[in-house]
Amino acid sequence: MEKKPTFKCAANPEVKELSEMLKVISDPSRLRILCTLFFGEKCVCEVEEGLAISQPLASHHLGVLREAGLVEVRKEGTSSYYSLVPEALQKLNREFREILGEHKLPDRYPERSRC
Amino acid sequence: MEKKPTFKCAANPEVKELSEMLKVISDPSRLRILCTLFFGEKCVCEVEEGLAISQPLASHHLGVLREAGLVEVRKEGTSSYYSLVPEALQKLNREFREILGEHKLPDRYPERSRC
DNA sequence: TGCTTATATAAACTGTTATTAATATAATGC
DNA sequence: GCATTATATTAATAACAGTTTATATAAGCA
Repeated sequence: MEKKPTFKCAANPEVKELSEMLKVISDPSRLRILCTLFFGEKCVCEVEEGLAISQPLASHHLGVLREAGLVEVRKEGTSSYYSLVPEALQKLNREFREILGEHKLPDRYPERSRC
Repeated sequence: MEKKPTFKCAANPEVKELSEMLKVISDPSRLRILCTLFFGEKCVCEVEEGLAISQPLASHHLGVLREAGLVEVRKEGTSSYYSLVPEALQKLNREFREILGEHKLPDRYPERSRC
């Protein structure tokens, strides 16, 4: 007999989904990569230099961001140019607000009620 | 001779700060705890039951959230009641928007420019 | 073909962290 | 004081993730 969560919000699949996305962007290198990509696409060697990390490490983190759907890649010659996926960022912002948005706080907090 | 990041945004201390906070909330159990606390304060045993996790685990995650300043605790008898810290959540939302807000995307993306 | 450059992949190492089990603390009531 | 309840802490385990080193792929060029 296995226990089940009794809080509805705790069983919300969107929460699990958001936590996975947050895990991806919570690595400092990856968050810094995202920051730089707001200014436009960058190739791996630019990320490497811009963040002062090794080439395999830059490639690895870009790969994680790509798997998560946050960035996409365009190949040109021997170079790979990475850029943000605007829709993914919009979705991330939306889900963050929906789950952790400050507007969810009641005027009088804390209070006790069912969840 | 050590290399230094050449991207200003990559050296931004706020980015490092945000990544640390995201790491705290990216754990699924902790994100679920935060969700339930939006409805009001909860004692450890309520969190434990509500999420179907063990008592020491609930206590541990609440402790991590507390160290991060996201929740605070009120002791009453043998019980500990945890609640959100509204200011911390507001700050988190603000920094998230400042660094990852969709408004930062230029109308025409991707484009190439200095960062 | 061979050489260089850019990127990706694989393996190994390391450090971190979630989780569990066991134990300790601290308050309450008999 | 003793037993019970709620919570916190500690130690041990196990899984995971970031990093480095080494190697592979693949395009461009002489």
